[in-house]
Parts: sequence; C-alpha cells; structure tokens
Amino acid sequence: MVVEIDGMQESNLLTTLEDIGLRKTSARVAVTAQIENTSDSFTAEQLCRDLPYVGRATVYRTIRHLVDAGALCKLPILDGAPMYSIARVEHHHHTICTKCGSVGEFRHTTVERVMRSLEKEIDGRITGHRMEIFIICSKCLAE
Amino acid sequence: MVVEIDGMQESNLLTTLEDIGLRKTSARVAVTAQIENTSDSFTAEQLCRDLPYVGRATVYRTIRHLVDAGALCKLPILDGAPMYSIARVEHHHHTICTKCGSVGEFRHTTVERVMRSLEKEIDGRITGHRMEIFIICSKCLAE
DNA sequence: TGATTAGTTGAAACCTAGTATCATTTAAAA
DNA sequence: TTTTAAATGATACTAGGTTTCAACTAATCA
Ligand SMILES: [Mn+2]
Ligand SMILES: [Mn+2]
Ligand SMILES: [Zn+2]
Ligand SMILES: [Zn+2]
Repeated sequence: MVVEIDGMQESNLLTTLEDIGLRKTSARVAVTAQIENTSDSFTAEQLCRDLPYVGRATVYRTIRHLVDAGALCKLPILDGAPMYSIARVEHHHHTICTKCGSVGEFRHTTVERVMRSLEKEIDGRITGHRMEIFIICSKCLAE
Repeated sequence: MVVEIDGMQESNLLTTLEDIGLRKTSARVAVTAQIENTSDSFTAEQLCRDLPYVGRATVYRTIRHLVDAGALCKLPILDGAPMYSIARVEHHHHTICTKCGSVGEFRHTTVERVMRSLEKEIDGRITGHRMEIFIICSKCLAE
C-alpha cells in the first residue's frame, strides 16, 4: 500500500538546530523560515538566491546541519545539484518528475517488506536502501 | 528472487562505440580497454589517472557516449563523483558497500513486480525507477 | 546591566568535477 | 595518396561546494 505524504505539518527546523545545541541566529532564522515557506523541494543554490543577505557558506552549513540531524532529505540528482526536502517521516522514498523536477514523498509497505526479505539473499550486511520513482507528474501531464 | 550478476562477460565497449558510428581511435581503444580491465566500478577521475596519456576531455566524452548507448551504468553517489560500471543486463539495481565503495548489480523479480503494481497508485505516469541497497560487503565484514 | 567569550558569520580564496573552445591531428573514404 | 570530417587535448571556463579567518554576536555571567 502506497502512502503519499504531503503538505505542511509542524516541522520547525529552527528548533531542530537549537536541539543540537546550535545558537539561534538571524541567519538561521532566515534560512529555516525560507525552507519552511518553500512547500516544494529545493536546491542549495536556489536558497542562496532567495536569501541574498545570507552568506553562501552559512546557507550550505545550515543545510548540512539539518541533513545530519535528519530534518532534511538530500536526494541525488544524476546531473546537477542535489535536491532537499523536509523529512516529514522517518523513512520514505521519493517520486521525481523528470519534466519539472518536483519531488514527492511516499512510503510503501510492500517495498519495505521486500527489503527485509532481501537481507537473507544479498551477500554482505544490508545497512539501508534508497529508491526513487521517476514520473511525469499529473500537473505536467495536464499541460 | 534475487539474481546476482557478476563477472566478465563479453562486452566489447569499443564495438558499442563503432556501432554508434564513432571512429576507432587510439584514445577510444585505450579508454574502453582500461574500463574492461577494471573488473570493479570506477569514477571518471580514476580513469583519467589510469590513462595519463589520454586527455581528460576525451575520457569524459567517451564515458558519456557509453552511458548514452546504455553500455555503462552511471550511479549517483550522494557526496562525490558518480560511479560507473559496465551494464551487463538491461535493467538492474545496485548494491553499494558504504565501507569500500564496491558496487554489485542484481535483479529482483519481486521488486519489479511491485514497481508495476505501483503504476496504478502513484499520481502521475511512471517512467522509471532506481534502487540502491547499501551494504557492508562480505569482504569488508571479514576484516 | 555591561563585560566576557565561545560560537557564528561571510567575503574571499580555494577545490573538485566536469564542459566548452579551438588549433592541431588523424581515421577513413575517395 | 589526397581529402576532409571527425576526434583530440591543452587550456580556459563553469558549477557546486568547502575552507579560512578576521570581524561580529548570542548567550552566559559578574
Ligand atoms: Mn524503503
Ligand atoms: Mn527495478
Ligand atoms: Zn512535473
Ligand atoms: Zn566493501
């Protein structure tokens, strides 16, 4: 069963940073607010353009903190900069529209069950997995 | 059922290039031979280091031709350069050892079946998918 | 409250991975 | 052979990101 995960839940990235023991600074307020107001996924460079008064280094550092803390997903894009999106649930996978780049999150119980069954069959110890489904999203199909 | 795919089958990357209509040049002979003699996966920079007499531009161009032709897999590594490996079967997935970086290829019938079943459930039209399983390989576990 | 201090910032320099340019060379057809 | 379009590779450039470090500031403390 596919469970699509969407929209604006409480996330407060700033609190995540404070919980790690980092200071509440104006740069961090600006970066986290911008991310939370961007309902879609984004790249680091987009964030830099949206926040011209925050230094590049700080934008990148803040993103890294949030990824390390598990509050942001970093997903590799084969040609180009990785995309980031707020991680609303612990473990999930992504749909990526190859036309417009929009990213969706979902969980799939059968996939997870299959993964667990693989542990007996794969040579070595499984420590994790990643899955992306490439789509043309309904919005792009409608055009 | 997991089908692990391994070892040295006939692949002749050079022939792939000629089949696309590209000329047989000494640079292309060198690059394809080096790839075929590297039984493991590799990065573009590794290949450049192994072939100091072939220009960087040519190494990158040759890799791109081979990827476009489907003879090489390009797989994204979250921090760093993508890895390449010879594509021995049409569609497959990868295991990546997070310790030594070695890449394995496998097919999994159940995963593919699940993918097809997802088409009804995901919003949009599915055009493809990607899956990587992160492992500590048996070689690294043995150390 | 103001003094202290360790954490934070951001301009600039740097780095890695990869692409574009273009004069020279070469494969392959004629 | 001669011809010529394709290929090469040195060099310059770009994108994405990190390091450095002097200046700044948030949080703690007297
Ligand atoms: Mn999963
Ligand atoms: Mn598959
Ligand atoms: Zn789309
Ligand atoms: Zn390993």
